[in-house]
Amino acid sequence: MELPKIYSAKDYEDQIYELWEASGFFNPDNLPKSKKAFSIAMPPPNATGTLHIGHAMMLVLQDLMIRYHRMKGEQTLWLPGTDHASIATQNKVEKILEKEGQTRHSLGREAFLERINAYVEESRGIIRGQIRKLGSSCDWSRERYTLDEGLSRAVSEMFVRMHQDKLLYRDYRIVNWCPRCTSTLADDEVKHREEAGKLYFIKYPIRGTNASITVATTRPETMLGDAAVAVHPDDIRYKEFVGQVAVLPLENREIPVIADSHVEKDFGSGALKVTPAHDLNDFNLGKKYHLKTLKIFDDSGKVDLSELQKAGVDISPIASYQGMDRFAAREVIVKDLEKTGALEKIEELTHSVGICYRCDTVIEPYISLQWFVSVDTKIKRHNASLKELMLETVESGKTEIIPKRFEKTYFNWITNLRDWCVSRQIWFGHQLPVYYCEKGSGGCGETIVSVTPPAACSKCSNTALRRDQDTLDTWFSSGLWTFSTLGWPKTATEKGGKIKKTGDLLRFHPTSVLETGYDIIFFWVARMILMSRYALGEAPFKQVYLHGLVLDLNRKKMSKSHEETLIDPLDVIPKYGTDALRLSMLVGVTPGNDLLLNEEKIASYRNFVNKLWNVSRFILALPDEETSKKKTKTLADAWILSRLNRTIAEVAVLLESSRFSHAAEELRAFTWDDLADWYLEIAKIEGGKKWILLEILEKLVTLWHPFAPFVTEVLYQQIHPLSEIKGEKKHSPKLLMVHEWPTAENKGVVKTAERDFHTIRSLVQAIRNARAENAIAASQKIQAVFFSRDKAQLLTQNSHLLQSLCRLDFITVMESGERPTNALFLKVEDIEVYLPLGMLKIEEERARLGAEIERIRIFMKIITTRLDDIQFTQKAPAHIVQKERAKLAEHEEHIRKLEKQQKILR
RNA sequence: GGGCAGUUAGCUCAGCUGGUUAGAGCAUGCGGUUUACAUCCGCAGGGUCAGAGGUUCGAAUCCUCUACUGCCCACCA
Repeated sequence: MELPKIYSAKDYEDQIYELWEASGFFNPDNLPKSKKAFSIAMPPPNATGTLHIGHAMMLVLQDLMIRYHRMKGEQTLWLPGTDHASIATQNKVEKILEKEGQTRHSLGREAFLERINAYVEESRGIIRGQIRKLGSSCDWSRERYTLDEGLSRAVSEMFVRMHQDKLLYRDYRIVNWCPRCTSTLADDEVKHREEAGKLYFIKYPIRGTNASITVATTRPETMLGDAAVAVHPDDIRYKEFVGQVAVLPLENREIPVIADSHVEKDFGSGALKVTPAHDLNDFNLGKKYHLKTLKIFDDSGKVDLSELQKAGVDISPIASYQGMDRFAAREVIVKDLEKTGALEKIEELTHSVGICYRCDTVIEPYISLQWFVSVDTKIKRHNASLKELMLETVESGKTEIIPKRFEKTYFNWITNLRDWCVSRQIWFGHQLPVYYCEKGSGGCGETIVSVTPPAACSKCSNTALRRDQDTLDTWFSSGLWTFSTLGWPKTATEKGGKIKKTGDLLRFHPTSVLETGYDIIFFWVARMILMSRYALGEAPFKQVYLHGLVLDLNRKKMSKSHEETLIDPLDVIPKYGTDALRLSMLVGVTPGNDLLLNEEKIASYRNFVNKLWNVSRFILALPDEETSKKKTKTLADAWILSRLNRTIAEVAVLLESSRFSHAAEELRAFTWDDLADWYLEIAKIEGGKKWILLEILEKLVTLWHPFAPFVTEVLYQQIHPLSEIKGEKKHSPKLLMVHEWPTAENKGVVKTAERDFHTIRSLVQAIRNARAENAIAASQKIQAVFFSRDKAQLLTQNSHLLQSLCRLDFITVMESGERPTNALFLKVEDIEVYLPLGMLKIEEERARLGAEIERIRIFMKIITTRLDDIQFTQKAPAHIVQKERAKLAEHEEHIRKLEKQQKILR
């Protein structure tokens, strides 16, 4: 049972995980019964491939919470799964197809979906393995996938219910169109990027005059679809043109000049070209002034004049642009305008451009018929709109966001929220449960929304129904995640307006915590609150714990595009161990703040894990001793037990308040500073401590387990058989992961022991310091004389420690008497220490004492001025004043001793 | 344009409701094989807490302003 000198994580981890998984304790059904439940719905990783460092971050934090609560004896569920991630996954597979010279269209919808499913199946397998690698103790028996049968059913059900409640509607609106994905995007799926662009000034002649209005635009190509020129009503430059007709250059089409206060006089030329089909503002103007909405691009962003033609426009002057990409068209059109003299000038400007969050393509605003979720419609059942429900959930504290400042961000976003476009022109995902009875094919024009495909139209009995080809926004299904995974809608029945939950939904919903990155608060957190409040009337989670981004050395988000600084969890795990990686992501991290990660940091926690390993190794290798020969406790024993109890109590407080990093720091300080550096050294001196050390060790590995599960479980397996030798027949489970969480003993913290030990410790440190400063070789033993009236007994009782830890060969403890005349002088608390060094240089020592006196005088001065201030003595609380007085007295005493020592030196 | 954070030792960060001479880890320097660990041990150096003003007996901590950095949101073409 000899343990190796160095802990080699990779030799144990896989085996330990198997042990855990086989135990069945990941599943709450196998845990001891308890009234208290704790649950987390794991944010499902995208089914697009592999886990990155961001996933590691969430897994590590969640596993910490889960393990802690499980050890506290709660019914603990961590439900894992994967998200089909419609656009992201479809894009990924399309890229693979591209390499094979194929497109989704060349394959056809069905073959394409088969291809994606095969890909997803493979990547889900990889992801499962990777989640295990991090030690995640999630319940695999409850694993879900957003596109599996139950969840798909939940999605359709939700869609139908929302439609019944008139929260879903279909309309022509300006949407964010990604010409590369050939799909719409929700508002929050559009990123904005500052770009250097150009502002083109184009002259639009006024019919029947020699005058013209100059409009300014960044997108001159959209002029093909212009429907008006707009100016501000108060703009004296253009007042005379309002109501007249302008002639569109190149096309020679006539459009009205209108006045609207929306136009800003000071921007550009003060005149605006209005393109209702390709800009939201222009669309609104178009509605207001009944302008034509002329769409000029097809779904891949190429010029398409067919709609103009349908609208009766003579397209012959502009026919050459047909089929051009929008950016190519821009260049050609600018050139043509230049040729005809319509281009007045070009100005440089930086402006923000909307881009697709999945593929970085510039978004084309575009009129389109889509499905929307209304966020402002009052829902009868709730007597509130979705927006109001979302606000109320956080305002009322039904859901608490950690850190709190993100609540403001949340409120701000919700307040400005507009209707949510949920239909996507993507093949992969949940197809809309919508069926059209089309007039063109003999139907009545009815739209049927139904969970199961209807056989015939409910109105006209037409059987030739067409299902909507669109799929749903991926966030629609992930919005249901906390409850669709718990069996909804089957596990919730509604009676008389009240919802009755059963099964897992009753046990685990609302979930306890949602742990995720702050970058996903709008996409996901808000949508989950929306869905859960709507469907169940309750919050999806009681707490949201937000972590930050993982950044590299250059403070950039760690990603594949920065290969040099990338840390792949799967690369570092074999090298440093999962526990080291986990600790490096847990310690020194505050909620909501980004984390700077590099290999050095991981290496330092690898060192710590090894320290813990060696502490255990030392303890386990101590010779066995009989219980009956338990010695009476020494000061050091009382101190370390007191520190242990204090640590247990503090860690509990910190974990309960989600200050995980602080908890780990406390534990680290106890483990390394107190236990390893002091107590173990003392154990070597005092001996006979196996019994007490084993008790400490068992609690220690228990406390560390949620942070570093692997090494602690390995160590626990080593302690366990030994703990039985001591003859106590305590029922103890075989796995640390379900070991009872330690609680602080009532009388565990002994202040006198801590204070006395602190005195000894300070003495040792002062003497060590003196030795180092006077270059006394470590091997050289010296003498020491201690004078103390109050602590003489303490010093005598612990002289063995002083002797050994300071390398002293002879100790004298006196209450009073003649002070040595040729000795180095130190003062610790009220203890005088004299180190008679044969070769003491008297003048140098006298100078050192003088410098010391000066140093203390400075502090005294500060205190005296403070105490001389009547304001202070009158207004400050008595105990503070008292403290200052005591301090002053101590300084005075110290100086007296130093001066005395100066005199007697010879 | 609006909002939110941050600015503390060379680096990364703690510092809860204001109260000793502001802390930790890493890095640095010096000294160490003391039968757990050199992935280690001992000791040390290093900070006008971004700047200015205010509140207070007392401010890294509370308030105001300024500067710089980062992030989020936004339909100025």
